[in-house]
Amino acid sequence: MTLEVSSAVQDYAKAIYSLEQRCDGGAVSTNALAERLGVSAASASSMVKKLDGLGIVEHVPYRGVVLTGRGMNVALEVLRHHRLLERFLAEELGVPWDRVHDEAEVLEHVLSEELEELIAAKLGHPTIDPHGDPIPTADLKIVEPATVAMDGLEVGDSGRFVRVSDSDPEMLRYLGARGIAPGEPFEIVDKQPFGGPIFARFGDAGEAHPLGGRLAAAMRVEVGA
Amino acid sequence: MTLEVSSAVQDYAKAIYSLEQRCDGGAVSTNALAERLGVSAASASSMVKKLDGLGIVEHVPYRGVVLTGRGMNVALEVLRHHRLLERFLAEELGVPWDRVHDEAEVLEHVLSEELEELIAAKLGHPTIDPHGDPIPTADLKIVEPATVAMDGLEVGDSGRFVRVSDSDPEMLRYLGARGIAPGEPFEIVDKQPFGGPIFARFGDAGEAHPLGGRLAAAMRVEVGA
DNA sequence: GAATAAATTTAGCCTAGCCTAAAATCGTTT
DNA sequence: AAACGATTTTAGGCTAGGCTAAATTTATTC
Repeated sequence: MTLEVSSAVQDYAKAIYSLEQRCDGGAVSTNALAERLGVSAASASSMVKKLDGLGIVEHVPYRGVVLTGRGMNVALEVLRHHRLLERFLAEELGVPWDRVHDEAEVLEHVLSEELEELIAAKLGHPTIDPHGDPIPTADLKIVEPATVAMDGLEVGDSGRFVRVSDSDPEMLRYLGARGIAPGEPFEIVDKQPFGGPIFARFGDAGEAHPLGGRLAAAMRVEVGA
Repeated sequence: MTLEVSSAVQDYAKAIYSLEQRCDGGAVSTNALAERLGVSAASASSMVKKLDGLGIVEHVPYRGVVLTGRGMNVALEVLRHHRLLERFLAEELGVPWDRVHDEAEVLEHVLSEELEELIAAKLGHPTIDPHGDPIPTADLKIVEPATVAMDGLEVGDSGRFVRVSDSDPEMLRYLGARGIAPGEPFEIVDKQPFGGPIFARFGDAGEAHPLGGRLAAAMRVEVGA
């Protein structure tokens, strides 16, 4: 039951999925979609009409789109490809952490199901990618952890560092150089007032790292006991 | 100096290169190109005009095309991608010998130079692909061995099995199952008259294999001492 | 050298996705 | 409720790369 759609359709499904995750209000606006994909609003609008015809989304004119079950499967399929590839490129080929996203972005559209399976097996069927995001299972189930931005935490809070926004290579490099990787447990040990840095200790390291405003805002964490 | 061309242009360059190799007469006919690529002659003709404009080929109307230096580089670049990928898929991911070609066919167009280099390094900079065909070097040099079809040999002839035509998965499976791989030295030990099978011993195996007409015709060998 | 067969090119059309500019709709503000 | 700004949609066009059908050129055969 491979879903035969063009790579443009895959990109739209993926973007809609991601925007639905983010703003949990429901429908995704044409404008948000256009901006996300770097196309004009007119292009997004006409594509949305097509996606509706394909049964990928439900579109209420002027109201936005929602993924159908079928559309969700398209999105999760390509998301699985993307995240497996990121993991594979990082782990097996030593692609730098901040480059895996862009490489995976093009490969995800041409990965066959056979290759997907071979890669998953080679990696031992991993459940998270190098950014810490969950990899959908082969039957396209996924649990997105509920995360909050680290800059909203207070001293004494602790949890697990989940991921940093895909789109900032600089931050990925910065954290990578300090050995701070997704999955790490952490604890907030200090917080400066007036937008100053927040200090967090990761793993079992003795030393706490200062995390400035933009960085702390981009780091998503799962808060827990 | 990455050559920025569409994947259609890459496919044309690759096909022209391959046809130039085969029939060493010189120019490649529009018809042969069309048939090779599975498009109409009209499509090939209009694309050829475009390729000429891009400086990929020189086209003399009604006479055929010849790759330019630039076109040769496009072809060798994608050929390097293709053959490195075949090798990588077979060796690192265990893709069956008869499937590597089709997988590589789509991946070759989206492989970045960085990834190409990482893959080459991981494989130890191999010089032949799983079919026995030479892999162009990073600076796009290649030496295609002079081969003949095995069915033209006589008892007592010997040499090295180089490759079998890319396009026949059935033969690849058949040979693979018998442990006959590119690079193997061989010797002709018997030959039946009237188009009957030819018998060849491979490597240091004691037993000779019978190779029927179509198979022996598809197997390309380098004859030597 | 003329007729015909085969190869090649041209002409005209199609689809997917993108674009800009103009129209329509929505939501808000008076 | 009317008007304004923001969003969305429609209208019309563009490019890449296919297609078929018709014209043209080349090659061959009488």
